[in-house]
Amino acid sequence: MSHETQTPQTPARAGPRHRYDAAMANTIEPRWQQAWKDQGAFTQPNPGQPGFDASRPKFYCLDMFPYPSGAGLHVGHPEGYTATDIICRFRRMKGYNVLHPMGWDAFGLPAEQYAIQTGVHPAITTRQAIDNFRRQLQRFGFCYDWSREFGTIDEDYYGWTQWIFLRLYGAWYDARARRGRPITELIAEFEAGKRPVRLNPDAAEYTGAGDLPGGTAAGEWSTLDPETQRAIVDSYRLAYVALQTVNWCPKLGTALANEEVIDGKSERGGFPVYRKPLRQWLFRITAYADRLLEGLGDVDWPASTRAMQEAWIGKSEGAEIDFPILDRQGRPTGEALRVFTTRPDTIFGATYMVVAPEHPLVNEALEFPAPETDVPGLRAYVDAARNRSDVERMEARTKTGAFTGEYVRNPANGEHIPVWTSDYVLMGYGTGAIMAVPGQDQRDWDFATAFGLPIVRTVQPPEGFDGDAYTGEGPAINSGFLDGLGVADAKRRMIEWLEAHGAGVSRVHYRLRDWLFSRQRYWGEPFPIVYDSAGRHHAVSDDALPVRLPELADYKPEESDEPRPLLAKATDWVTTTARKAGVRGLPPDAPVKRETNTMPGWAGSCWYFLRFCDSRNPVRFVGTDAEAYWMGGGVDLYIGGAEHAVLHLLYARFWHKVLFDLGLVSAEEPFRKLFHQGLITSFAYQREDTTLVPVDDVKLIECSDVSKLPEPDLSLGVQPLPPATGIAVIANPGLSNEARSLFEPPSLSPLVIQNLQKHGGSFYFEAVKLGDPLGPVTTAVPVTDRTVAKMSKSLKNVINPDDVIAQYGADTFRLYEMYMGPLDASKPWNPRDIGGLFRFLQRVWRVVIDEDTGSPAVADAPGPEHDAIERQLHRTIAKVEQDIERLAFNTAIASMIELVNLATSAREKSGVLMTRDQALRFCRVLAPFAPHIAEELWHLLGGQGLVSLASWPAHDPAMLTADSVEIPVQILGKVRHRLTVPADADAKKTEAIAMADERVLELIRGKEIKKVVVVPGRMVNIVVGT
RNA sequence: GGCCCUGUGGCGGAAUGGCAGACGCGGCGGACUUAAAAUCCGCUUCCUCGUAUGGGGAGUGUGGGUUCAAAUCCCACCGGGGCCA
Repeated sequence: MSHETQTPQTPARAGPRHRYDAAMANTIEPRWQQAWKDQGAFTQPNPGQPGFDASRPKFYCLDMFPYPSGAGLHVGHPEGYTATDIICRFRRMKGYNVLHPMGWDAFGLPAEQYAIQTGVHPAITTRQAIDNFRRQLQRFGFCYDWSREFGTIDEDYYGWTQWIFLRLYGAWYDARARRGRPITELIAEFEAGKRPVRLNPDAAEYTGAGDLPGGTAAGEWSTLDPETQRAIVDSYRLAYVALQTVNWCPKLGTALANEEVIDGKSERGGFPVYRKPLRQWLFRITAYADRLLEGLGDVDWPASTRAMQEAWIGKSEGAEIDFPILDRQGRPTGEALRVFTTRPDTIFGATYMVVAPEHPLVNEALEFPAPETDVPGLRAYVDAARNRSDVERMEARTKTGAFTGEYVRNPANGEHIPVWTSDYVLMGYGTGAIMAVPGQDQRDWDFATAFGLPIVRTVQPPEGFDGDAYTGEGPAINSGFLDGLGVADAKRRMIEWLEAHGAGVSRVHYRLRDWLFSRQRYWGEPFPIVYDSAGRHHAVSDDALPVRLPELADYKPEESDEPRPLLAKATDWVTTTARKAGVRGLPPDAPVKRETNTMPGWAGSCWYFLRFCDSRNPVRFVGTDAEAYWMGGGVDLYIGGAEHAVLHLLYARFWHKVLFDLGLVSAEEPFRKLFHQGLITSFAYQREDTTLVPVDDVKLIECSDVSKLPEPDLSLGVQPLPPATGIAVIANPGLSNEARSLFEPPSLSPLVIQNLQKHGGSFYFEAVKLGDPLGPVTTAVPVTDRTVAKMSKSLKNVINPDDVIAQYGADTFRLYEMYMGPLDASKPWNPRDIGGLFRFLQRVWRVVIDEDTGSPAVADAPGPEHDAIERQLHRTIAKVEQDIERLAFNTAIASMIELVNLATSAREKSGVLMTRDQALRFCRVLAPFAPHIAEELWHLLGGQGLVSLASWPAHDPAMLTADSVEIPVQILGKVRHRLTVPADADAKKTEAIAMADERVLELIRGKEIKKVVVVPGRMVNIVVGT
C-alpha cells in the first residue's frame, strides 16, 4: 500500500524549473535542518546558563517517551510529535522559553526477544534502533533540543534510576501525616517511643501471626532483637521484598503479567503457565492510593483518563463484617466468615452467604461434611468451576452454585443463614466471600430466585417500582434500628453498631494492588541491592552507583520449572563482597550476592521528564533550580497515546509523589495538562462475514467511464479469483450512492467492469484488466464493505513514514497528519488526501515565487488592491493562533488554505501580487506547521535570520470584521431572507433595518408579530402568530 | 452487564445554542494545450418548481422533549468504538 497507491505521482523534475516538488522538498528540508543545528536554534539554556532569559515565561512540552523498536517509526508517532512541535514553535515565536526534549525508553522485553531471534546483543540492536529513530525524527524537522537527549540504557541515567529506587527503599508512608518520610525518621520514632512498635498494619504482604521472627508481640524497641527490628522496619518500606504468586512460564523462562496470560497459556507461544510463589520486589503504591486519587482533581486531563485511573485505584468504602460460623448444634464455633461489603446498611436482608469455590470453607465442608452437605455434588461443582475463566464466571447468565451444608449467624438479627458456593464470587476480590442481599443486588436476586432462597427488601423502592433488586436510594425497612434512615445514614449507623459489638469494622477497600517490580530477564536496570550470607537485603550506597548491567554472552532464558533470573548466569558479577559492591554496614570482606532480578520497563519512564530538565547534571538526578523552573506547576503539556492512560501515568505519578514528599522535587503532580492523540487507522476491506482481508489481496479498480475504455480482449480468458481473497472495488458514475460508497477507494489500474449485478447486499461483476497481456482477468468477485482497521503487519496496511517523505517531503507529511481531523480522534489514513496538502504547499510557493526564475514575485508597495488579502491575513493570523491554543490544527490549516486560495485567485483574475510584507508575515504563520518551506521562502523573500526564531505576527482586531455583514432573517426559526447590515449595527438598528425591508414586510404581511429576536451581527428571528 | 466516548454529503471532516456541510479528497464542466499531464476558473447534500442574480420542501442514526431558535441541551432507543467486570 505504501509503495504504489499514492496519487499524484510527483515527477522528480517536471514542469517549471523552480516548482515546489518532491525533489525540491527533499533538497531544502535537510538544508534547513542543518542550519537549525549549526545555529543551535532550538537549544534552550537553563536558568543560570549563558543566554537564558529569565523575563520570558516557560513552557515545558513533553512527548511520550518512545520505545525505539527495530521497525522504526510508524505513522502514529509523528502525529503527536508534530502537534507538540507546532505548539513549541508557536510558543517560541510568542516569546516563551521552551523545553521540548526527546530521548529513548530503551530497556525492555521486545529488544531482548529481538536479540534472541537475531543473535545480536540487545545493547547493539537497541543502539541501532535508537539511531534509526533519531534519524527519522530529525527528518521531520522537529524542534527538539537534542543536547538534552539520553536513553534509559545510558549508565549515567540508570544509575539515577537506581538512586531513586533506593529513595523508595529508604522511605515509608506515614498514614497519619499522609506523606512519605525517610525510614530513619521511623526508626527514630520507634527508639523514642513515639510510635507503637509493631508490623505495619497496612502491609499487604503480612497476613497475621507468625510473620515476625520473634512473634507478633512487640515491646520496647531497644529490647527487640535485630532481626525483629529489621522485619518491622521492612514492613514499612515503600520498596519491599515479598513472596508473591506469579504466572510462571517455564518455556519462556519468565513470569508473565496477568494481561500476558490467556486461558492458562502464554499469549506469546501458547505455552503453559503455572501459578508459582516467587520472591519479588514490590512497591507499596497502595499506601498512596488516596493521594493518587486526590491528585486527579488538580490536573487538566481528559475526563476519560481520570475516570480510568479512578477505576483502577477502585476505592470503595464499606465494612468488613464477621459472620460467626455455627457448629452442628447451631452454636458459634469461634470462627467467623469474613466478608467485605459496600452496603453494610442492607445486612438485615442478608439471607444467605456465598463463598468462592476456592474458599477454604468449601474445602473444610468437603473434608468434614455437615449432615446437609452433598459431598459428591459439591465436589463436582467446585471441579467444574475451576476450569472456567473469571470472565466466563462473571458473564454467566444463569447462576449456578451448591450448598456447602454450613451455616453462619447474621450478626445483625441473629438468624442462621446457609452458606452457598458459587462461581460468581471470585477469590481474588475482597475476602472471597459475600453476604448475599438479594433485595438490593441483582446478581444475588438471580441466585436466590434460581435456588429458592428467601428475599427480604431492606430499602423501600419508590412507588411503582416493578424491577427485581432495588439498588437506589430510599428509606430502610425490615431493618430493626435502621428503619427509616436513608442509605448513607444507615451505612454509618450500621458501622457504628458493628464496631460497638465487635462484629465488624469500617473498611476502605482498594482494587489497586502493590506494584510488582521484578522481572527475571536480562535487559533492564539491575537492582542496587545485595544479599548477605543470611539472605538479608542491603542497599548499595549512593556513591557506588550505577550498578552496571553485566555483559552476558548467553542471554537466552532457560526453560525451567524453577524460576531462575537470567542475571544469575553472571556468576562473577553476582558473587562479590560488600566492599566491591559498595555496601556499608557489613564487614568489607563479607561475601554478598547481588539481586539477580531486573527492573521492569516502567522504571525508566517514571522520571525521564525530570532528567530532561537537566540531563547532563553529574551530581544530582536533576538540578534543583532547573527542576523548580521547568517543573513549576508540572509539565505544561504532555501528549501521548491513551494506551498509557493507566499504568505509566499512575506509576510515574507515584514515584513523583514520593520524591515530592522527600523534598526532592517541587511539584506534587508531574503532568499538569495531558492530551491523547487518536489512533491512526487504515482503510481495510472485509468479506461478507466481516473478516478482514490483507490489502495486497484487494484489487482496487477504478472505472470512471466504461465507454471510454476499449473493448476487453476476452480471448485472454476469464479466470475466477479464489473467492477467499478476491475483492474488487470500482468507481462508476452509473452507480447509486449506496454502491458508490462501497467503491470509494482509488485506482491501481483501469479495468473494464461488466455484468454488474447486486445480490443481497453484495455486488458481483466481471472485471477485465487492460494493457497487461499476462495480467489476470478477474471475474465474479464478491464486493464487500469498506471498513476501518488498525494498521497491522498481517493486513499489510502499514504506512512507512520514510516512503511518504520521499514522495512528498516532511512538510507535506506534517500538514497531512494535522489536517486529517481532530487530534484526539482516531482517523483513517487515506493516501489520496495527502496530495491535497502537497498541492497547497505548491500553491504557497507559486503565490510568492516565480516558478520560472525562482525569484520572489511580490509587490513592494501596498495599494488598495491589497486590502482584501490584508484582511484575510489578519483573520488567518487570529484564527491560527486561537486554533493552536485549542489544539485544533486541522482548522488552523484550513484557514491558511483559504488565505492562499484568495491570494491565488487575486493573482489569476486581476494580476494582484501579495506584498513582500504580507508574504513574510504569512511565512511566520506557516512556520510552525511547515517549517522548511517557510524558512526557504522567508530566506528568498529577504527575511532576517531564521523564521523559526522570528516573532509571531500581530493582528489588528479591527481588521477581523468587514464593514457590513449579510445576516439571515428567520420567520419562526426558518431562514426566509437575507439582509446586508453594517457590521456594527446594534440590535435596535438591525431590527429597524429588517422591519423596513420590502421582502420582510411581504413575508410578515397580515401576521401578528409576537416577538423579534436579534443577535447583532448574526441573525434576526421574527416570531409571528399563525 | 456497568461506565465513558461517538454517529453530519460519495469520503476525511467544519460548525458547541444563532445561515448545517468551512477546508481537503473524489466527481462534473470550462480555460490553456496538437493532445495529455500539470495549472487556473466554476459547479458539486437531496428532492422539487422550471431557467430566475430566483422560489418551495426535506435534511446532522431513530423517536420524543426544552427553546424565538437544536447537529449542539434533556429523555428513550438503535448502530460503532473504548475501558471495566
